[in-house]
Amino acid sequence: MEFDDKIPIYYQIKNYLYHQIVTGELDPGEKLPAVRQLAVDVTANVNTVQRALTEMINEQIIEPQRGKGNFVTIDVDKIKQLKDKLVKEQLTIAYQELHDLQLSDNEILEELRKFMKNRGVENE
Amino acid sequence: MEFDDKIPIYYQIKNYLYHQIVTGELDPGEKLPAVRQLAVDVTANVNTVQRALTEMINEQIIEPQRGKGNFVTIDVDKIKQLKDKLVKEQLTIAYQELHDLQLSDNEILEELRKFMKNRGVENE
DNA sequence: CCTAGTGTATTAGCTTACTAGTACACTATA
DNA sequence: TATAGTGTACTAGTAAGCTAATACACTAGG
Repeated sequence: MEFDDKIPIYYQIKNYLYHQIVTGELDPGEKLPAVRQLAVDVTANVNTVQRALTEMINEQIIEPQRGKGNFVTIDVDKIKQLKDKLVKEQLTIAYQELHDLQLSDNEILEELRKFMKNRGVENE
Repeated sequence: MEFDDKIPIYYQIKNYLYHQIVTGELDPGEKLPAVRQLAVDVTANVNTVQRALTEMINEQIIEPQRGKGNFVTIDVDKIKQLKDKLVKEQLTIAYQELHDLQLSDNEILEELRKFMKNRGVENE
C-alpha cells in the first residue's frame, strides 16, 4: 500500500479500513484480517496497524474479541453515519479550498463537470 | 494561525502563501513580509517558515534577494499555472475520495449542490 | 562607517510517528 | 492438554519535524 508521507500512516490505514467498511467490502459483523496479516497487507508495522484499530474500536466502528479477532460493527446505522461523515468532510475541505482560490459556486460546479468529462483522458 | 497536526506545518505555510499569491493578496513582484515577521504572523518558528520559503524558491514562485527580502515572481503565467494546479489537485483528491465511497458522478454533483445550498446554515 | 533590517546557515534538544522485537492473555481445536 | 492463531502491551531505537538560539552575509540609509 502506498502512503502519503505528509499524513501519519496509522491515519491512512484507518481511512483505508473506513472505506472497506463503508463500501461493503467488509460487511457488518464480518471479521477483519488478523492484525499481523493486515500489517503484511498494507506493508506497515503491527503496532501502527494496532494504533489505527484502537482508534476505530474507541469509535465503536469495529469490536475486538480477544483471542478471536476484530469484527465490523453490526450497527448498520453507525456505518451509514460514517459514510455521511466522510462525504461531508470531503465536500467541506474541497469546497473551502476551491472557494479560497476565489472560485464561485458556479465555477466550482463547472470545473468539477469539466474534470469528470476529461477524467481518464490523461491516463493514456 | 491554526494548523492541522496531521500535516507538516511547513507544508501548511506553503499552502497559505500559495493562496495569498494566487488570490492576489500578494501581487506579482510584491515583497513578502520578512521571514521573522512571517514567523510571528503564522505563529511558527523562523526555520519552519524558511523551509516553506526555500521550497517555493526552488519552484520559482518567489525570488529571494539577499539583504532585501523575498519577492513574488513577476511571471504571471507561472501564477496562473499554480492556480490551475491547486484547483486540479483539489478536484482530483475530492473526486477520488467520493468516488471511492461509491458515489456516482451525478451523486457527487448532487451532494455538492446540496452542500452549497445548506452551507452556513449550521454555523448558527 | 555604523546600524538596523534583511536572508541564510548551523547546532542542539524535544516530540511524534514508525519500526522491531518480545511477551502475555485468550480462544479454538486437534 | 498442547498448540496455533488471535488481540494486546511494553520497551528500545530511529527518523522527521519543530523549536530555540546563535551567528553570518548582504543591503539600505543616516
